[in-house]
Amino acid sequence: MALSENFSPSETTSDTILAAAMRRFEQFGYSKTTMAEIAADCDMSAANIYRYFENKLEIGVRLARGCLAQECAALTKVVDGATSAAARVEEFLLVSLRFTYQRWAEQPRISELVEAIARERTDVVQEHLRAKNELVTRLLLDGNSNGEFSVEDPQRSAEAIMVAGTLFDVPLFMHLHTCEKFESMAKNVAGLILRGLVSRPIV
Amino acid sequence: MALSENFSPSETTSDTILAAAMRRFEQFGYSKTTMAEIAADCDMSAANIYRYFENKLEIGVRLARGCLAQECAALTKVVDGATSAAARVEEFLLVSLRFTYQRWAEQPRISELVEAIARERTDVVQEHLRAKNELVTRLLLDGNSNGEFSVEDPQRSAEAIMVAGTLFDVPLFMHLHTCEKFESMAKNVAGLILRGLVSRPIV
DNA sequence: ATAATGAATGATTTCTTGATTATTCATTAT
DNA sequence: ATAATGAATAATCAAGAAATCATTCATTAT
Repeated sequence: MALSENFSPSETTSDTILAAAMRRFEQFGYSKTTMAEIAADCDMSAANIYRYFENKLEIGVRLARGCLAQECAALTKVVDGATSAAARVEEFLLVSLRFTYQRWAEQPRISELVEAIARERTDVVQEHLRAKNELVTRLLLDGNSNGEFSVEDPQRSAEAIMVAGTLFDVPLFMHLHTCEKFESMAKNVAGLILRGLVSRPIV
Repeated sequence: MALSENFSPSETTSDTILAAAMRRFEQFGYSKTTMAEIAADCDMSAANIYRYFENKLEIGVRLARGCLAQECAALTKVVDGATSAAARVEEFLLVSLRFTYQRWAEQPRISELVEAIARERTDVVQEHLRAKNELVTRLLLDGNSNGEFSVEDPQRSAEAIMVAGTLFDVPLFMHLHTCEKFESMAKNVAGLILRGLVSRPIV
């Protein structure tokens, strides 16, 4: 056996399983795909999958985490962007929305997977929200240091921004409006958050 | 027959039915109470209820509307209150939250009813949101005229405020945090909305 | 040792069927 | 006319049986 092989557990095999599961989940949904089918796609027995994953839910969790990580990666780019902090706040809301909307519209089965996981494994969603919260905090700190913002408690404001963006994060709501309408709403919320209601002289 | 009686359909009878239905729905839930039971409570046959209501769902709709109207009444008092417009914006979010939370915590059956109605009769919820939106618009206009606010498009800002308060309006979310935590969040969102992120000199 | 399997088991889902229930209507009171 | 009813019907619900499925484990390959 070559040194490069034979990690434990085999990375290649578990990736094969994940890929097969993803294809099935995408096409038929989480609950309608069986371990036997995933196994058959990988030319192995169902029992063998358990050498690489604790159970079916754990496969779902891994794939859902991957999905949410994609969103976080895109949001990280937004936060670290070169535009004004204000523009990045708006963009943050818009990108969050687009991820939710597109998953809902184009990959309804995956959206269903994420929701199913969210129900049974609250920690997965909570971790995702925590990660997003951290990104917003970073964005606010950056806005503070370049003089655009003067946020007293970035942690607290970040949480408030996340709360204010709830409508854009929940697949369940996506049927209520068109994507365009949601984008318009997100822009308005961003404007509200940035400028505030209280009157003030022009700087 | 006296002139004072005999409207069509009899107002008293339909109110009796609504009251009986409310008692049943509160105790056993919408789906678990039968038309026969409601009728028995009113000393009439099930068939007779259909002289006063189109069907069971319509009874649910009427009761749900009543529930939501209570919230609107409370919010109207807030909007027409004597405090600063800023304080009223915060109070508006807090009162919305408390209605959602308390219904969820103390009248879970009624909360279930409202959710069931919301699923099958989107118009009921939409009308409620429209009514709240109008109240917020009124509040913003008032803030504008007393010099506290300088909102360019109150209609649009009102919608944005409603969107930002989504987390506080949906019973489904109530299990996520304690009421105290939600109140703290609502206050922070209000602060964010009022002051905004963008830095500015002290007026 | 590591990888993989088939057979066994308990849990879950699906299916079937009988019972309840919402709703209608022809008929009876007032 | 208006109010109310009991019987009829079609839709929905629920309990239990049958089948499928996730998971385990003793055993076999490499």
